Amino acid sequence: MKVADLPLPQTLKTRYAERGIENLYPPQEACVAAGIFEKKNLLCAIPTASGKTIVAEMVMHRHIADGGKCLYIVPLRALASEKFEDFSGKGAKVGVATGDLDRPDAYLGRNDIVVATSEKVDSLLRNGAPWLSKITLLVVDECHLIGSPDRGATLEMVIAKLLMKNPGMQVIALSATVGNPGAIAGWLNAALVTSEWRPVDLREGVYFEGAIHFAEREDRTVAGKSRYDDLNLVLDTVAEGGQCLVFVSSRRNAEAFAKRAAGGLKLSEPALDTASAAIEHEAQTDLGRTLALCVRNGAAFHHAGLSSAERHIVEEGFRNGSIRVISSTPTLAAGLNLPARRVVIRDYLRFGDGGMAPIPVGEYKQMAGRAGRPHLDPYGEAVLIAKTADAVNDLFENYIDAPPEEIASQCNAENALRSHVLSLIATAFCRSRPDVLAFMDRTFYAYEHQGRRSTIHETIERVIDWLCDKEMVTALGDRLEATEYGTLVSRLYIDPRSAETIVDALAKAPDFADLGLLETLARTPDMLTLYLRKDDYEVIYRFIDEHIDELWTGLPYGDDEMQAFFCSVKTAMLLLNWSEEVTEAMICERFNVGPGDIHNKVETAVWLIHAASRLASLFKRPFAQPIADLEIRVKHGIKKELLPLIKLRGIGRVRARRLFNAGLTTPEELRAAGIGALVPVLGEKTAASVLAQVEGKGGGKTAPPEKDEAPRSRQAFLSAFCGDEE
DNA sequence: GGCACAGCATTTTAGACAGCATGTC
DNA sequence: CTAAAATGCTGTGCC
Repeated sequence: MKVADLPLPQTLKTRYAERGIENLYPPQEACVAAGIFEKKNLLCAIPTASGKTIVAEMVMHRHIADGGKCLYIVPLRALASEKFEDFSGKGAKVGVATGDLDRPDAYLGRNDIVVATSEKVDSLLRNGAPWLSKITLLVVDECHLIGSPDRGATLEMVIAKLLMKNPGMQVIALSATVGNPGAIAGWLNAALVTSEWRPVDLREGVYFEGAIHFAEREDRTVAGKSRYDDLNLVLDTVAEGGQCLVFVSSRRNAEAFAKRAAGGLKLSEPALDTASAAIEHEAQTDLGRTLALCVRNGAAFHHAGLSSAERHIVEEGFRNGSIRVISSTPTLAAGLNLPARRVVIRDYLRFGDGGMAPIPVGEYKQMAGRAGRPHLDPYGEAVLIAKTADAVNDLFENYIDAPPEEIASQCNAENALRSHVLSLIATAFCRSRPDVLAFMDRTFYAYEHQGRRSTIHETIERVIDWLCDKEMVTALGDRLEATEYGTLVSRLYIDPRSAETIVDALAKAPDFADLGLLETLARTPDMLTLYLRKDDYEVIYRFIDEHIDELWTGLPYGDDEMQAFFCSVKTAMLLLNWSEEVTEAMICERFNVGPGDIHNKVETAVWLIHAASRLASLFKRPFAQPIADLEIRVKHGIKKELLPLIKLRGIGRVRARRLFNAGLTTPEELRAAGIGALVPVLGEKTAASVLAQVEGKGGGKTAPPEKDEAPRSRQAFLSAFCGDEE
């Protein structure tokens, strides 16, 4: 089937032709045959890289040509940006909406295609974005994620809400291969296309004692260049001109393997030196220095502790072929499109609740699917490593030949329902108990449990009772209505339990204290706390003792409660360090985290502090202002004294501190000092722009993020935080 | 006394969504 | 349903 014959706008056909896309892949033809251009719903469950995105894109352009509007839901922000780039420049107006990339609602609605994360869509629904009712085509990427325990319910609810809101809307769901595609297709009233077809041949095998064993072809011997099996697998592929992805179970393993690979590869190329230098330039941290060292030799590691700059350099280096191997935690498994000729799934056991557990088949398939770069590799290889002869068969049985898991709805979980039921009521999607039950009847959960006994009605009743008890919802007979509090919680998009934790703490707090609030926020279910290490206990205990007046809660009883408390205090300590201008490197060292972790914690904290300030203006007025100040401080990582300066555009953490230390502490003082005094501190260009602002009565702030090069302190390790001497 | 090393004990452990209010080149 | 690997420490044996 030829692209040229499809009912598509000429612009798109031209763009495809330029990229050499002339014929459809077989699964894509099946999608066309399933009636995607006749507004039929579709569930397309085929392997990665077999052209799902293009199927969706073609249908989107068909809709746009007919005056429609498309919403493309993705699970990750990075994916949203990637799809945004993909779809842009092909004749459609494209927009992104994620928590960090946002446009005003009305502006967003002017696009033909909006790419958004599921949570963002949910939030837009809660905040009543009017253009959502104009969506004629919904594309759900990675649709199998409705089975994910933590975020699946949101995706399912968003789909259900949109289906209810826009009855004529076409749905295209794209999914990895799953165990029960028929069930999902049935729920969506969609035609089902499944296929194992891939543009690049995928060979799945198990390595054991010097050779990769395949089911349907000869073993492949791997030269024993080193004493490490995993390294040999990498060197083998690199020698052949390919690249390698190695999936491991922990950050430490990822780093250790990258070092080993760097030693084995010992490459030396200008491109690698450039990338390494770029990382070194960024790096004030041990992690960065280690990474730079690895990259110089052609290897890298990848996990959530990397700063976004470091991640970007590693991904780009791999994409352009200079970095030969990345050892990665699951970050890369589900994220960006970063294929490699050989994928080594080295660790198929991962730590979880109650010990090491084998990763799910679906996750294996996802990682294996990364093997083989279309048009670049002659084939792709996915290799598991067996440690014993017995394991070889087990691995074939449990992964390579195993059927992927079935997807199950996560909508009967009380934790998820609390938030979603509240939003249904707050947005007047549902106005009574029967309404809520009727709505839930349209979910995948209900479809799955047709004619079977289920407990969801009881769960819903319990959740509604809880919401009433906490005064987020009022009930008058069957009629339900959200209170001002409940509406706010729904719009803030925080877990109702988090709201309760915050409101409760605010009510009990005698005086405002930064630490008190931060510890409260770290205790909410919306913030994951840091891991507690053995040596931390004593330090944290002493810290609590010294700061007991600033904490809004005393020592709890019970071991688990105590441990949770220590975790939240530790997390609050990190945030406090950050807002006291402790350097990134120092925080990394003290808390044993990476720059990426700091960023994540800070981002979550800023979101929750904002929520807290809104809740405070409802329940504890006097706290609203100090909370708003803290929000700015945590956002920029500055002490209180820099608050006046940070308001200026172009002034971030570093420059504000430099100005302050130069004796310029307010915009007024900057104006009085004049350009001559500013240039030595800020450089000519920034000085001029800042001066223009203070002379023009100061402007609003949309400052670019600043590089972190704050002054160094001499403290090291968490113990130094208390200023103690052992 | 000092060093090497076996063997036992302790420690550590993945990831990443979300607000708001503005207008835009 | 379910832990494993790396690191730290201690005691022993040997020179």
